[in-house]
Amino acid sequence: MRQGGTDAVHDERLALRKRRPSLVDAACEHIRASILSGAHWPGSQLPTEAEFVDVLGVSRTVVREAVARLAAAGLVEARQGKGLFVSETARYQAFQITREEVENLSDVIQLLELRLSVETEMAALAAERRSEVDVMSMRQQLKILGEAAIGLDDSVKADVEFHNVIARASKNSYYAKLIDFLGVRLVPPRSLYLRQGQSYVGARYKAVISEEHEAILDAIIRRDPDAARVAARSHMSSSLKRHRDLQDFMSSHSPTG
Amino acid sequence: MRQGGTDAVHDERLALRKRRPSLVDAACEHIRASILSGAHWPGSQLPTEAEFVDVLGVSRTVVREAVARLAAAGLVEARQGKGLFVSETARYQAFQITREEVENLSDVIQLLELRLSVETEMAALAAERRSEVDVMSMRQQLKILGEAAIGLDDSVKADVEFHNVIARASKNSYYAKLIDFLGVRLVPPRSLYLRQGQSYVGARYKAVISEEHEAILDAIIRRDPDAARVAARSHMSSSLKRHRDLQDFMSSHSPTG
DNA sequence: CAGTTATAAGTTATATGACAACTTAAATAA
DNA sequence: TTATTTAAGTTGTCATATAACTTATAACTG
Repeated sequence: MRQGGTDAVHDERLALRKRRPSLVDAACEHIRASILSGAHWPGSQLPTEAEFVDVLGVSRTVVREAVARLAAAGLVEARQGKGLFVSETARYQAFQITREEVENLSDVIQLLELRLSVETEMAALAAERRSEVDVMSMRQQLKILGEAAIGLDDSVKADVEFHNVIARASKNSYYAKLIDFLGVRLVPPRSLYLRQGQSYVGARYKAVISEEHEAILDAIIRRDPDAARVAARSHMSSSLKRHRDLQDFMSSHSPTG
Repeated sequence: MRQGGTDAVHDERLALRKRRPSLVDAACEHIRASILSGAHWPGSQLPTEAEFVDVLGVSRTVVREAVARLAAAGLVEARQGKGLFVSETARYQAFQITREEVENLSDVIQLLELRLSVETEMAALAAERRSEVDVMSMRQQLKILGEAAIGLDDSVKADVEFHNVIARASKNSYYAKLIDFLGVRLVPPRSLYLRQGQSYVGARYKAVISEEHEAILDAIIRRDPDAARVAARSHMSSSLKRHRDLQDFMSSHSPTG
């Protein structure tokens, strides 16, 4: 029947309500706790599925799904014919940022602070290591950004891509990964600009951004790490200031105080 | 029988060999691809388990485990009686670093480069925002580090904690989260020092590190962001240089070239 | 005896069928 | 109309069986 049909998003809030913990949740927690408690060190063998079935009093299906979850999280590793093992990377939890955090403007500012530090050094590395192709890609994105009739979506896209190219030019894959990671997290707040009556997306705003981008690109072309650092810091600082101003504006005009 | 027994870690390398993709892996990839391709937007309903069984030609067990993995990764959400949905947070993938990456020394250097950028700005923020309690905590860790009879493990622990305190003092939770995340990833290579006959863990090495730490702490106490930035950069640069030297040493002495 | 192969046991991987719990829509009753 | 019941669809859980893989040991071979 597929009751949801085309009206799948009929109630957003319902999706966020707390569900009572399932058996799989419980099994998951049991195994995770037994690992984090230190009873099993990385690389050591865990009890078998059958043993978990006995201890937890659930079916093998439940145990297997719990293991699937933990394996997906990189906490355990199942080896056919051998058994279940604590992953060597068990302590390597992911760097995660939840949706709730991002939707809070003050968190966005904190993220921008983090991004500032990353972008400055990344620009410096890019200045040292960039290739000619990298420079061409940067020029291309800035050209797109400079076009008069560009839409907001395309504008954001080109902006993000410009920074991605710098990340790649740094020849350090972790910068690229982190910037990509932080990038999608910083897209949502742009809707805030729109709510403010597009006061920030006017021509003057565009010109300022453009100048900042050009300064970064210039430094990278000249292979001048220090100048690139300064330019990138300046760019991110302005971005940060704009967000801070917005935060002040909203907190002084919001009905909730 | 539990063949592994107490000898669970008998062959490290075996764990790293590529396993042929299981049916669950395939199913996982299929569903993930269908989401990332844009066919299903966040909040929309996915095909049912039964449909996946038909399309993929596998049992429900496989589909369920694949779903369990994707759910653990936060990509999908199963609601009993309703169906399978693309999670609202689907686009919020985690920033992950795998073990294979970390075990490569050149990757460690790349990570240190990333960390350098984070630490410099974090130290500057800490200088601006630190409380008296923060300063006390930093002093305490440096005092531990200065003790003569300290073991290597405790030394690493205090070192990590010192940087954690700075992260907290920055009053930006994302710095703390990221440093914590990167921190555990940078511990493994210390074993490399030991293999090199402890040439780097001598008294002179300790004195240099100590001076660098003191410089950072001084700047933070004086609430001097620029000085903190310089000191932190200097500290991380030296660390980076030590790793680069080690890399050169190993590549010129390794039997594989 | 040394080295190889065969066998058996333990383990995970997969398949199948069944029932319970939950959700929705339609049918039914007041 | 409104409320209740019913039926169908879906995920959650259980149980059983078989295949594939790994290891230790027994059996075999030279």
